[in-house]
Formats: sequence, C-alpha cells, structure tokens
Amino acid sequence: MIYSEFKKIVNISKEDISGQILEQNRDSIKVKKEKKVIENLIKIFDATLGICSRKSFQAMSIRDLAAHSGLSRGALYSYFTNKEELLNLIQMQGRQIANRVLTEQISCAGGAAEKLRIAIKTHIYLSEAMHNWFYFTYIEARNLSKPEQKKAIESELQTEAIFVDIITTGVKEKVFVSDNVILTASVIKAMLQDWYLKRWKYTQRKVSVDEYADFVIKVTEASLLRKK
Amino acid sequence: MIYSEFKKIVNISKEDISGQILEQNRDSIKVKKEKKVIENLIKIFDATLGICSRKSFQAMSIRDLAAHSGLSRGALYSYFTNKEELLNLIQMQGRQIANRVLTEQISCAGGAAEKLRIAIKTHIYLSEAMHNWFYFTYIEARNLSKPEQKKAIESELQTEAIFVDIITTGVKEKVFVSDNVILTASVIKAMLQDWYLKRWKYTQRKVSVDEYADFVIKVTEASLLRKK
DNA sequence: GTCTATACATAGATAGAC
DNA sequence: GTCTATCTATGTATAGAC
Repeated sequence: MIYSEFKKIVNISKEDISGQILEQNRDSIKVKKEKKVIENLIKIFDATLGICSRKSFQAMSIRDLAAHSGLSRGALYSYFTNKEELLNLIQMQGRQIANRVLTEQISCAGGAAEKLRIAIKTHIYLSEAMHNWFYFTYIEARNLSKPEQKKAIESELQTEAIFVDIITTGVKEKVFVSDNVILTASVIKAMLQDWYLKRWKYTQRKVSVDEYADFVIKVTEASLLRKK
Repeated sequence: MIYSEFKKIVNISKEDISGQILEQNRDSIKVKKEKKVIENLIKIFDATLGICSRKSFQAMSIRDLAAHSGLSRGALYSYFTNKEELLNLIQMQGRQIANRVLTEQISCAGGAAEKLRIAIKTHIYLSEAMHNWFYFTYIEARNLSKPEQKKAIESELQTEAIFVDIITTGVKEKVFVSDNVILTASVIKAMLQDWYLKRWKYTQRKVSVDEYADFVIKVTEASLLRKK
C-alpha cells in the first residue's frame, strides 16, 4: 500500500460520511436540500478544523467560522443548534471515517505479524491524511460534555483493543512473546499518537510518513518477536 | 530511588522556584511583602492547575480562579497584569522545576545503560509528582504567544536532547545499537508522555508508576541493547 | 436558504472604598 | 493589600428582511 493511494480512499469516505451525518442529525439540521447540506457541511468542517489547527475550538468565534467557511453567522445556525453540537458533529464524523478505514484495511491481512504491521501503517497513514481531525479530536476531547467524552474514550479503547487482539493472537500462534499485552498495545498507541501530536517536529526534521511507520514497526517487533 | 522520597524533592523545589518567579517578575507583581507573594503565588498556581485539570485555561474565568484561590478578582491582578501573563508564569515555573530535578538526578548515574534507566524513571516520577502541571503545559502550549511557544518547544527539544546524548554515548561505548538515535529518543519521549496524557487509563487499570516505568525501560532496551 | 441587525450573556480588567 | 462595583469588549444566538 502506498500513501498516495491511501489518501484517495479517505477522501471518498469523507463524502459518504457527510451524508450519514445528515441522516443521523435530521432534527438539528434545518436546511432541506440534501446536496446543499453536504456541500456546506464539508465547508463548515474544513473551516473549523483549519482554524482549530491554530487555536482552540473555544477561541474560535462563530464570527471566525463565518468568515472562513463563507457562510454567514445566521446561516451557520441552520446546520447546528449551538456551538457545542458542532463540536460533537465533527468528532462523530472523524470517528466514523477512522473506524471504517482502519477495520477495512486490517481485514485484508493474513498472519498476526503482518496484521500488526498493517495496523500500524494504516493508523499512521490515517492520522497523516486526516491530521487536522486527529489533532482536533485529541486536543478538544476534554471540552466535550460527559456523555460525548464517554464516546471518545470508548473509541480510543476500541482502537487499542484492535492491537490487543492482534498481539494476543500472535502470542497464541507463538510468533510473538509478551508478558503484558495491554501495556504493549498502550505504548504502541503512544508512538502512533506522537505522529499527529508532534507533527511540527517530524516535518521540521524531514521524517517521512513511511520512515516513521517503519521505525515504529521495528521498535515494536524488537520487543515482540521471538529471539532466535 | 523510591517514588515517595522523590516526591519530597519536588515539593522543596516548588517553594524555591516561587521565590525565583518573584525575582524574575518584580515589575508585574505589585505586592511588596515577599512572604505574602510566595504564599499567594502558590495558592494561585495550585488553584489554576486544579481548575485546568477539568477544563481549559480559557474556559477558566477569573471569577473561577478567585473563588478557588481564596483571593478576590481585584487582588489577583496584583500578581499578574493579565490572564495571559498568568499562563506564562505557570509554564515558566513548571519548566524550571522539571529541568532542575531531571538534570540533578541524571548527573548521579554511571554508564550509559544506567543513565538511560534513571532518565526514564525520573521523567515518569516527575510527571507523576507534577501531573497537573505536565498535563497543563502540554495541552495549553498552543494557546501561548509566539515567543512563549518558542520557549516551550526549546524546552521539549532540550529534554529530548538529554536522551539523544545518553543513547549516542551508549552507542560509542558499544553497549547500545541504533541506526537512528533521534527517532529512538522521539519514541521514548512519546512513551513517557503517555503516562501523563492518558493517566485516566492507567489509573483505571491500576498500573503503578513503577510498573509503567519498568515496562518502558524494557521496551527501550529490547530495541537498543546488543543481542548476544 | 441566506443575510443583516441586534438582543442578551459573560468575561476581562480597572477604579476607588476600606 | 484586598475588596466591591462597574466599565467595556466580545461572543452566542435569534428575529426578521430579502
């Protein structure tokens, strides 16, 4: 799999999902023409993520968003009932895309060792293609309402569970050795996360996506693979 | 070194540093009695960090802070000229304590392998003892002014450089093998950071500080130590 | 469906009493 | 040194015109 191809898949999902978002939020979205809604939702999401890569969601005013999205303040409120709901919509959208792509990709793989490599690579590719969203989700999670925070945590744990499963299978198949599967999965997640939390650092140092992914795979395998 | 002893060291530094903060900010602190200043600065810092473990700095109003610190709104402005400056003060204080403790502890160690183990353990102990501050610093870094952001980045890179140095020495001494020292240091930092960014997860799973530290050391050594 | 104008709330900062 | 009262700015949300 090559990164450029991977990016196309994500873009397709992006439009699919905007339709789904509409379905799931018919009540709070007042505009009726489906085409218009999808078109404007994408504008709104992109503008929000763009602004919030530089400042916090709270620091972004509706005035900001109106200016960057091209819609007026009044019009914006036809797509969400209040600012908090916008925050929820974005989180929902991102989780859905990420989840779909990740599970799709992993299902193709064969043995545990290959599955692990693909899971790592896909996750890093995903966070590269949807960098703004990954960053936004992590950094704004604490400003969600309690029930939405719960969903975010579930999603985080679900991703971790994918790695726990792969490693557990690998241990059973005797290709991996690990005395603490959960902690292993945790630190893998930590390394994956660094790619989108500290992107400025890697960009500055000209570390490529593939270089980083391969390195994480190497470190992981050094600790998991049976020594000969 | 045991965690409980370690915590005492940090508390001593906390008072020392409040004095230093006063020295460095004579111009913006209007209150003259040194004892009062130190006493109230500690109140203000603790209250801020406490509130900001639950919501963002921006979401914390001066009214919130007044209520939690025990000082009135008016009085607070005797200790900083505006809210942004308070943010800077806290970052400064934290960086100074962390930096001092980390360099002190590492200087005691012998060979590269031991130095690496102590550096990892100290960093995790530190972020445990000063959890609120570490979390706050990371999460609020993006809301700093450009020059203050630069200082934060320098501090981050400086910590990473400590690990780069240790590993480089180890490679020269032929106790470590690494074809990419900088990436190795980066992923070590990523694992260290997870301890304070995802503390809820580790608390929930009853993973102790020492267990986590030992695990990070194990993973690191699996990738760095020469295979026999 | 989208805009402009505006009501209403909240937060930062200051002035002057104690 | 600290407090209360208050000014001013900014931001969310809505109402009604187009």
